[in-house]
Amino acid sequence: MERFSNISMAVVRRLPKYYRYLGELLNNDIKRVSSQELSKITGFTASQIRQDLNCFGGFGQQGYGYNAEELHREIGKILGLDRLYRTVIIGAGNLGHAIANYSSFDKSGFKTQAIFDVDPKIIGEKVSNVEVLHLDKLESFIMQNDITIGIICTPKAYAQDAADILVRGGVKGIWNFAPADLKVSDDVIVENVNLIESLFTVSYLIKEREETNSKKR
Amino acid sequence: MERFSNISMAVVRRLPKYYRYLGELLNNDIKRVSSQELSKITGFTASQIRQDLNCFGGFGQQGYGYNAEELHREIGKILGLDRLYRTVIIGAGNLGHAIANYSSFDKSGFKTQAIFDVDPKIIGEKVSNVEVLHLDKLESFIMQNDITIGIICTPKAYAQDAADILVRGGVKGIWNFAPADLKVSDDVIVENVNLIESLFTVSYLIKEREETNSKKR
DNA sequence: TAGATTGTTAATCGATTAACAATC
DNA sequence: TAGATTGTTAATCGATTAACAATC
Repeated sequence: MERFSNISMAVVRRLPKYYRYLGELLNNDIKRVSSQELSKITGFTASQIRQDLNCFGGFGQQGYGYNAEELHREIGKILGLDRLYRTVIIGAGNLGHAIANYSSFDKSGFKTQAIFDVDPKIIGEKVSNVEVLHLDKLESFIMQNDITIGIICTPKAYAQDAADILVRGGVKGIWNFAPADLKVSDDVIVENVNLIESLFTVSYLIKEREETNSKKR
Repeated sequence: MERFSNISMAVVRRLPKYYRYLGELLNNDIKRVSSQELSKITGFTASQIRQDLNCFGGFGQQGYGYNAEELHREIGKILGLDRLYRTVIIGAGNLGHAIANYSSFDKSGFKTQAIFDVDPKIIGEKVSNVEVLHLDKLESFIMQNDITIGIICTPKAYAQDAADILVRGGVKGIWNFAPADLKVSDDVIVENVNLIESLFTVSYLIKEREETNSKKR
């Protein structure tokens, strides 16, 4: 397409939010929305919303606003949600199970093809219709099944090994839940979800809130 | 303490990373570290690291650097990790299970006291030594057991109800895994973990990478 | 046409980086 | 003391907000 990749991550991270809010508008049969209305819903300023959208094209119409359905569809395309992604999950623990069972990923086009583990007790089992295979088979499975995304749900100590296999197999992106910094080749995307860091900010903010409160009195 | 709360979220979100990297240094018996060395490990600039740390106090020593153990301990205190947090999980689905079983939360002082659900089939069961109780009991449980943090692992449609009960019960923070914007009173912290938004940025970045590659050739 | 709202440029704000004096 | 590295101020960079002409 005609667009560039000098889009800042700040903008990129707002796109899924726009997509979600527009989906909600559509669920409520709202067909038309102005940046001001979107501002009220999302909490971003109208100015920022217009700036963000204009990174990708002029989706609006002066005097009218945006067609909610069209904008939703276009942002979906921008996010790459107009295709199908075959995924594998590494680690059949609780988190691996949770992700395999999470139907909204499936609905959005992210299809889990297999789960990999090393524990002989669970290999061969099925988790929400997806088979658990031995990690030994991961690399060839990726190549034979056109897997785009690997989801790492292993303990920290095994995360880099898992990433190495995923990269050798040729995935394009890794969604990493292990609290480790993966080293991968430049052409592979890594998105980290670090739950413990997220939880620590909760405790930080609770503490901070308490301190400012006790100061006021 | 003497510190203020005009710390930007950008800084706050780096603190858990510093904490983690310092923990790793200590595991490797490294007692002393300069901002330059930390820069190499973390990928942040040395200048930024010094700026960040100085928001909270002068933990270093000119000509020497930082004492890794002391800095680790101090950042732990800043994050509020020197106390114990009693938590409850709402939603005994896969994600609720995964979080109840995640031992690193426990190790860091976040202790799950009970899991709540409405499904009669699982009420009374135990998930990693924690009992599943009926949602009806949530509010009184929070008050009687000094619960600080509620963890919402319900489907989206029930998330706001769960949040309302948590707030009435008096929690100080909510860790929310449902893709919904919770409305809570100002004195309650909400930290959202939106998995679908995170996954969408993966597909965005994969697509963007492909486009820039195909342009180069 | 008059009113509304976008697309876009310019102004502001905040966060990051550079530089260096202070000092261990 | 000489060398190293912090703490901190100043400069730069990037992101957000404001403003308004373009136009539906």
